[in-house]
Amino acid sequence: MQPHGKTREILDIIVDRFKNHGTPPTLRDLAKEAGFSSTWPVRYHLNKLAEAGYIKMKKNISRGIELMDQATGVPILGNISAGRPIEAIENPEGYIDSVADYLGVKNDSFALKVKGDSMIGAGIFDGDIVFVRRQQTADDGEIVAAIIGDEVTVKRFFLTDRGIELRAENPKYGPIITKQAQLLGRIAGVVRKMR
Amino acid sequence: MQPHGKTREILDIIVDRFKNHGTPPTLRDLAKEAGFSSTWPVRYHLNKLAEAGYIKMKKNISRGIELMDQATGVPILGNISAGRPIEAIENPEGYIDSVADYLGVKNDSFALKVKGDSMIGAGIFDGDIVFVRRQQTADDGEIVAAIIGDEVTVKRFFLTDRGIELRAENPKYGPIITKQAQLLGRIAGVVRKMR
DNA sequence: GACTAATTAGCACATTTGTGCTACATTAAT
DNA sequence: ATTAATGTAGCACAAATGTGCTAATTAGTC
Repeated sequence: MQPHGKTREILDIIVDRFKNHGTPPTLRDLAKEAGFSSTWPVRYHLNKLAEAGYIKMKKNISRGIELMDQATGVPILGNISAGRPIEAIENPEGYIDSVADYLGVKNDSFALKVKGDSMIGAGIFDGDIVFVRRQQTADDGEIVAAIIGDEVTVKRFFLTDRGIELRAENPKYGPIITKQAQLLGRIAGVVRKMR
Repeated sequence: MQPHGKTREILDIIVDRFKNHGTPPTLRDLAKEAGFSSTWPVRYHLNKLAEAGYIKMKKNISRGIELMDQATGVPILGNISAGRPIEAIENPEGYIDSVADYLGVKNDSFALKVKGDSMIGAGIFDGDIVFVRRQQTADDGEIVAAIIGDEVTVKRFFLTDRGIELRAENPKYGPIITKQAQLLGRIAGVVRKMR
């Protein structure tokens, strides 16, 4: 069940602190921000949040609040039937928050802002953000990021006897065959912000 | 400059704690995990991390470590010229970590796992995750999620005199015109994990 | 209106935890 | 080899902080 009133207010304060990568609040911080003159009410509501599965409390540890995915992430829903409104969905398939975590890329990866329409056939549009997992090699057919000459391009990778072939996914553009390409890595995923 | 050795090790410990939505470490936690028998070395390395812009230290506050985007997010790069290897990029356009933050969706939004190929023309493929910003209305041409009958579909929205028209972006499928559709919201963005 | 459950106030206490300071060890440079 | 810079150890202290308990207040129910 969704928290209400002061309980909700306290949860919001906590989530806010975590989202800004800041230090979690102390009981006294929460009391102050929520307008209590004692830490009891805070602990009272924290217990409710813990019972509802939104947080976990660590005993005898300062700022010992742990946020559950339920509180921070966006729920991923599978099938919804018309009878049940969205509000009633209790068992989402999971939660998504960090892109890097979802895509399974490590610390040393990076993202590129795509320019141009050469990969629209693969569902990669102008302005999309592609995530690159660094690697020196690639398998045939994988989408990769590579440096050709002075610019970075995203293309589909193939190895031929004449060198590396980089194919666009748009009939407007022909393939590039070169031995000079420097492979940056393979595309692990895409994020697009609509309009 | 990238941190090395013990400094790097300490940063990794901190990032790990934050990524798991857990409580940030105390100086003594860090000393223990990094293998120090005193908090001095820890403070020594934390200062270096702070000078390098990876963290911020709050004075007189327990667990007062704040992580900068540089430490947690994936850098978004724009143009890279061949002369400079990726490692040397110092000024990325920004950092991306939380999808919801990047897309600008609030707490009450949700995500749907797309099934089918009816929107491939809009770059939305089978298995993609679409983020839905809840709203009861939509503008002509916006991509929306709606409930028709017993299932949820993602389509492009148009308002006609015969009711709501939901168009697929795939010549295989015709438009749906109905007065019974329940609009869930508009699609704020897409995330795709490759292969 | 009476009664019960839910919520908030107030406060003392023991740990936890950041801070300050001095001394020791290790590495790098000359 | 000497010297300086870098990195560690140890410890005392004051403040920050979770915990326990009792009483007062408010909201909900019959």
